[in-house]
Amino acid sequence: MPEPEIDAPSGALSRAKQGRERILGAIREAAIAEFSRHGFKGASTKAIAERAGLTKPQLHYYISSKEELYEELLYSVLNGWSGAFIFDSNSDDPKKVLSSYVRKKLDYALDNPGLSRIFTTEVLGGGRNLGKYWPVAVKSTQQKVDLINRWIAEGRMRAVDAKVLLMQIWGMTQHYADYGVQVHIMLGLAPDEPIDREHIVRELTTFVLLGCGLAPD
Amino acid sequence: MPEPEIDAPSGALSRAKQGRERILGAIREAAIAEFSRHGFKGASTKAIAERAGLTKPQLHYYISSKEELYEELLYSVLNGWSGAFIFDSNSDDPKKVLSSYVRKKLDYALDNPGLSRIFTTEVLGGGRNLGKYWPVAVKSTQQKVDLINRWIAEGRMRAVDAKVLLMQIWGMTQHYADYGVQVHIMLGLAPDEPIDREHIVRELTTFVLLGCGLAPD
Amino acid sequence: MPEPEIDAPSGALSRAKQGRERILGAIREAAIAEFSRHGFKGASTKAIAERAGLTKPQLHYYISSKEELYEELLYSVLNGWSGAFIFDSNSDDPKKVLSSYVRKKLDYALDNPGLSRIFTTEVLGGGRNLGKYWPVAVKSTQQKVDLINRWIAEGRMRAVDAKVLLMQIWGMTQHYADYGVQVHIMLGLAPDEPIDREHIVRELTTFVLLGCGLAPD
Amino acid sequence: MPEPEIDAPSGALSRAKQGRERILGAIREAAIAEFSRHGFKGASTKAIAERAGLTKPQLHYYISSKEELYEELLYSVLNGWSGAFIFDSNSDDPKKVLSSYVRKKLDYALDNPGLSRIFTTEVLGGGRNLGKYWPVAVKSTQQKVDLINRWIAEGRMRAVDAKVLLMQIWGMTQHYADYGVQVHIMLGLAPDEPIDREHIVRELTTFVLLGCGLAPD
DNA sequence: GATGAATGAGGGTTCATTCAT
DNA sequence: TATGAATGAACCCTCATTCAT
Repeated sequence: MPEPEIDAPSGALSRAKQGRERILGAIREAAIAEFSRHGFKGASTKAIAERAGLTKPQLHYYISSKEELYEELLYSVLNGWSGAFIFDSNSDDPKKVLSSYVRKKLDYALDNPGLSRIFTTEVLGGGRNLGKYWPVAVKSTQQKVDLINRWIAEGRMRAVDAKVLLMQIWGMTQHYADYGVQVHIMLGLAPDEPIDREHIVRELTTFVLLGCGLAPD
Repeated sequence: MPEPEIDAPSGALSRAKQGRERILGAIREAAIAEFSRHGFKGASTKAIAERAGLTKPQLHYYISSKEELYEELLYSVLNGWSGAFIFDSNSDDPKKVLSSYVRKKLDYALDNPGLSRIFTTEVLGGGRNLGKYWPVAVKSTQQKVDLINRWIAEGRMRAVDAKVLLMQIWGMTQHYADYGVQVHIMLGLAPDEPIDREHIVRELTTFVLLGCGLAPD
Repeated sequence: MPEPEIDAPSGALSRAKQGRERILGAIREAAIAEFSRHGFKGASTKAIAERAGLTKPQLHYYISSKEELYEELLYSVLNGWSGAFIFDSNSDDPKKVLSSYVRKKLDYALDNPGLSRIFTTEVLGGGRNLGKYWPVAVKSTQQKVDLINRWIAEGRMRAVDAKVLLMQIWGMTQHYADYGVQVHIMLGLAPDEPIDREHIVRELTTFVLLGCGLAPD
Repeated sequence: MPEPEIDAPSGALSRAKQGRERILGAIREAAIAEFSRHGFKGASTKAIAERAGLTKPQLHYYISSKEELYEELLYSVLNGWSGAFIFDSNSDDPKKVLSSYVRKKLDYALDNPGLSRIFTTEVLGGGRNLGKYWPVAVKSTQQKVDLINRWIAEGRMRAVDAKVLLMQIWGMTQHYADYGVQVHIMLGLAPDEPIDREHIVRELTTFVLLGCGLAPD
């Protein structure tokens, strides 16, 4: 049992609450690991419980159902994305905006591979839980499309199909989460060795900018 | 029901065999649908059987086990890929070779979205069945990398990281299989409406060639 | 397909009938092997069919049910026994009668180990199919007991408990069928190497006669 | 319900544990009953569960698999035997040693008929689980054989084939477990009426000693 | 006669969840 | 809170048998 920290900076949590938070965190991590590997149907609460160091009844003390746990994680991805994957509104420079977008999307994939993969399993499974998400995503995409189309109309970038461009960026960045195993093997890395993020970002950004007819720096 | 061919000396199947072939085909399709949606663990033989119009014991008359059925499909993807995703050896023109590669990779994803997704679920699940595949894939990739590097050394294309380039192509094309649902929604298509493949190919090829510092036609 | 023998001694069988007989023999052998190893419940018709070189539906063309096949074999043991294990009525010499009995009982076990074991599995399983057999066996035993008791009364052999004596002979001889595997290992024989029957008979007979207070030859 | 012992420092089981022990005992008994009747393949976990007063999933809460349960019981026989069936090393008197051996072997058969029968079903089935046991049994037998042969060389008993003698004792004693049903019927006993053990031991011992050329007391 | 196919029951096992304690 | 136990459904698969052909 860890010692209670005397002056917890972010508000004094009771020991019990700390324990509860820690356990909830362990459950979250375990659930991400299992759902991202096997999808909703294929994941088992037993495996989640064991990974979190709990018994199955203990797990059900903290969560109410497998489905709710899954949806919580799924919504957590969606919320993370809706916050992160917006075009930087402080700039109107295609190069800057696109570079920043690529970087943020890749960062999310590399920082949250498990959550990213859960979204992928959901889409693979038909996206039945995404009914409410699609309109949001479509709207958010449309805003980006409109901006890109304006840039194109203003002659500031090549006349690409904006939607296709966004999907290509999505595909390339998501790949580093979904296909992490393959990426590591192809790059000759050990399974837990981190990839050279800056290198990837550089390659990716240059590739995208050139693909858009923009001269990288 | 297919027309009986009058004098097909070797192709003539007895009606029984025709039935068997048809059922095996239905099982294959059903298995692809279920495995690609839910992965190996999440897919149920009951669902596969029902989708194929069979009862569960009937299914086991045609297959020997869930695992074998899955592995058969998985190996079918791997074999399909090892045949399809090679650089065209008849040409040494980067533009031609890369364009052709992109086209083939995309064609496979669009023509076999289910099989493609099965591979994705396998990778998501950790790739435990891919032990024998990785060396083949690595070797095949290395050959492509070597060729690209030669082109770069000869000043015939931009100095990209060849491995990263190949992964980006993989990510972009695989996206049309794995994220088919999202692609349709983003493009405003009905779920079973086919996408405009030629348009995608054009956009994608141009994007890739420009990204490689090559002038598209 | 074997040639039909020209002058079949026991009546000319049509080729079909010969085939039928041969198949029935194969089924019988296969059934003995499976039932003797696994008992009635544990034996599977699939294994019997395969061992006989048939498919399951083919098997059912020749037999009507697993149960009937089993009972047929079981009754075949019972009939064999009721014929074989009677005291030689041509003699009234304890030594001769007992020696002959031991020899016949052992011969049966060694010549029909499979059938012998089927009876053992039946007894182990509770003997539910032996309802009609017990009275016969009891009566047959009683006759032997009466004879032995007469011999004892006449002072021609030691005062043994005749029933126990008979059970001991049963146990010792049956052992060579039921525990065939162990017998081979203990005697250092290969699994299919025949045991030295004459040696066993000699040891066994001497042992029994001495145990009955009779001087062996 | 057993009385709670007041101060039993190490023997005090919580009520829960008592319940668990009781259930495990019931499972053991039920498994012995079913396996000894039908062998490994023929026994069903459903029957075991019902006999133990459990449902099938409940049973799996206490055991991990049918196979493991079976092997546990089988090894329990083997261990029991390796402990029990040794020649009394405190004596060098053939009569005493053999008598004691017969008695112990018979006692085990009568006290543990179910376990004894499980071994028999295993041998009947081919003894595939006994690979590790045979060497032990052979060695243990060889020690007995050596001793008997010494006795014979010293002229202290008749020149029997020691291995055959041991098999005969095995067969006669094992008979009371394997053929319990028949024994009861032959002796005119009700199915659950105990047999007169002392009588059997006396008959058996006298029989064996005389058979070995030794004068019983 | 013999084959592919079908069927309904049951095999052993694991599932997510709930209930006492 | 946390644990052992229970529950009913569902898991994958095999069973003995029957039915067309």
